Amino acid sequence: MHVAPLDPERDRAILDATMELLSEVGFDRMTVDQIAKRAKASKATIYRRWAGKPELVVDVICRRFDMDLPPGEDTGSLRGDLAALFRGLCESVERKHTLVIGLSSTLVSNQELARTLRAHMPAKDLGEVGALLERAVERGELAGPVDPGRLFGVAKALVWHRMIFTGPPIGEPFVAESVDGVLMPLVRAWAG
Amino acid sequence: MHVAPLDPERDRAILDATMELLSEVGFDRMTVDQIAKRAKASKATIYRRWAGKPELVVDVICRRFDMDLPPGEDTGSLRGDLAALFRGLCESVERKHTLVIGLSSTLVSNQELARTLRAHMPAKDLGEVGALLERAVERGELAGPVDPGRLFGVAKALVWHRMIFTGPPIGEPFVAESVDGVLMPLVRAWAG
Amino acid sequence: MHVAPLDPERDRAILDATMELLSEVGFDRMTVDQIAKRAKASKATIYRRWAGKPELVVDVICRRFDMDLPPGEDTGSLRGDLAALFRGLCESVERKHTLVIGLSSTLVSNQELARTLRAHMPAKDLGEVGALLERAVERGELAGPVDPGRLFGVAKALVWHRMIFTGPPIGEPFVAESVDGVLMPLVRAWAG
Amino acid sequence: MHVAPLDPERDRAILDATMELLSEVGFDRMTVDQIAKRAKASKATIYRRWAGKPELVVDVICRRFDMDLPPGEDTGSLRGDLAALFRGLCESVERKHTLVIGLSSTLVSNQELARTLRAHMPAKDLGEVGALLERAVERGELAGPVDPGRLFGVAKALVWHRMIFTGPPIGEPFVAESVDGVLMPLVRAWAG
DNA sequence: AGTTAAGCGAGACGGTACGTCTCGTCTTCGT
DNA sequence: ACGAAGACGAGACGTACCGTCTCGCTTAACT
Repeated sequence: MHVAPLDPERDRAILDATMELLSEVGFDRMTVDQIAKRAKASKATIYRRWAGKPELVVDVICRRFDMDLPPGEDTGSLRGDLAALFRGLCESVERKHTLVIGLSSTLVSNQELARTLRAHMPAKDLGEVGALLERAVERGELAGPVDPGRLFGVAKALVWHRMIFTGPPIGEPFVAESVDGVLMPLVRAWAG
Repeated sequence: MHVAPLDPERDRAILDATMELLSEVGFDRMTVDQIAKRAKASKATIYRRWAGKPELVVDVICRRFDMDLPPGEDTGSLRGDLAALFRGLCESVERKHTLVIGLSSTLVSNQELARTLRAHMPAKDLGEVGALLERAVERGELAGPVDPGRLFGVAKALVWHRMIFTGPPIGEPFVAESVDGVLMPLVRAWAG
Repeated sequence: MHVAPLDPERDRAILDATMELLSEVGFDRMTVDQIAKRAKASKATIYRRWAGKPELVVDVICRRFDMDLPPGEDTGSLRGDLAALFRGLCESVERKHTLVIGLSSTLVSNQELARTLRAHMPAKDLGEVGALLERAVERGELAGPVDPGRLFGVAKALVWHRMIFTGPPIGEPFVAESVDGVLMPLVRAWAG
Repeated sequence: MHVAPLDPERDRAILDATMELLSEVGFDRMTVDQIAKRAKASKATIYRRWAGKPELVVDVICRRFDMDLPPGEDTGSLRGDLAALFRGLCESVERKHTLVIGLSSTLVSNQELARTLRAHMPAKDLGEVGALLERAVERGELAGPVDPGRLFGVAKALVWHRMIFTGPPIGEPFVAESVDGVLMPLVRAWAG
């Protein structure tokens, strides 16, 4: 007996619509009807694939939520490399923050979702940051080695704080202020 | 003729219950019946005061959301003062973070709420931080003046980032790491 | 020590307002707040006097609604007198059946109230009916004396049954059918 | 396009639950939420079918409450047959008078509903009464034929009047008084 | 004249039920 | 398998009314 396979094209349309809506209105205010409508699908098609709304959202996170930053080019100076890194981080967070925020209140009372999300969060290759710092040492811009994790942690904190309490868009002034006012003084201090 | 005023005691009970529930389950999952039950009030009493759930929550934010830190004592050293400040900030954020998170997804699609919340966020008397820094200059721990707003901004960013992505409780190790690893190097760098 | 008596003026205002509203909107749609407002009284003043809405309305019926039938004229024949009596009864019941029906569900579970109402229901001076029957005996239309209470009881039953299960208005055909079909045969049989 | 029809299985569950609750707690104390809960239905499902509680109850009465009197046995005498009939009527009315009374105030302002209910009220097979009367004629107890509808109408009036203004229980004295004092004289008079 | 217990209008209050609505999920049709 | 449509359970929403309570004010004996 022939069994028609579930059309992968429909999967994508539904996942896309779900991610958009998650960002726009959050988990609770997002309805399955909205998803169906935006994906030009019927609710039956959704329920044929996923057991329910939470399962769909978990799948969205697993498949679509990659915080990869673009590889940082060598700009020739620590200041430039740091600014490029920070700018990339801003863009990445800007793209995902509404999704994270949309999910956040649900996470408090939904451990399953919280675990899944956390498992897909780090994603950033710290080697990138390490390389950036080593280049600076070689150039003589830094007196000694610096822990890349610590630096990236502060950078993330600055970006998320800005995003949550001021909201997008993030402009160049914020990048300059953060790099010149915080990150540069900090790495210099850490380097010795 | 006497006109019975709305009992302020009821206001408080309702606002308290609302704030608790906001923290526990978030805006969307919080129901008016839950609020009424917890406040030992009837729904009529709530609707006599506020036009609906959103209006009530806006009021909660306006009246109850004060991030006042306890006054920072002089501990005799910059490091001690900074640690005390940071610890107070952690406690304050720890108290409010579930509320903010509970509201956050709503804020995305509710500008009214977002604006109100933001207007009531700073609340921190920066004079406190300023005094702390001046004491350090007088003691000779810092070479020059430092912008208290900038320092407080970084501190807030660290605390909120930690709270959102790791969650409570915040322990002494995080305080030590933040003060010694970030704040102290930074103020020293800024002070010249 | 002085004890202030309940002001009878307030009684009247409340009873008046109640009667007006009863005829304007009926028992169910009339609220105690409306009564209070119209009587320029407070609900406390009402509840100080009556245990509830049904009790108040029963009192209204008792005091304001005496089921006085118009005095039955001598029409010259038993049939005519009976028809006049029955017609008067119909009108009387038609005027207040809505009230009694509105109360009925309360009466079922409140025997006290039911008894009170019942005590004021007949209101009809049975002497009237007795006189009617005596005239018939004198005229030679009846062979002997008849219990007026029994006759009136059957008449009431016919009218109320009709009112409840068919509703107003009551027309002349019903009067004729009742008098000729039931009451006349019955009194003749009773008279021996 | 397909249109899902209302599931008749749900109809039954709701009607059953309603009838149970009606007999357990009565019309007034029965809430729509209780019905929904017991029928494992949602209120929406109920309100999709009926406009409100009264309409639902009328439907219950119409579908589930046929006023069938127990078949009247031949007791050997007109007086005995009449008494048996009247007793059966009393029991039947006693069983459902609370229901009708609970509805009565709604019926006053809802002619549509009143008509529906009325159409399902008699339900009594008048053939029964007719047979009873014919037996009496055959026995020689009655001089001629009698209209069974007219007799039954008077009987109903007596019972309902008693029920509404005196309430249950109805005892044997009332039966005796009604049969001997009203019904017997009446049929004899009608029979000529 | 002053005291004082009560009545009074106003209206807030807790409670309960209502009828409406939205939403997640399931089911059926016709393509 | 898919879209369209909509029934269903669950349960929140905002409204209405009930009967109770508290508030300040007034009234009319009794001091």
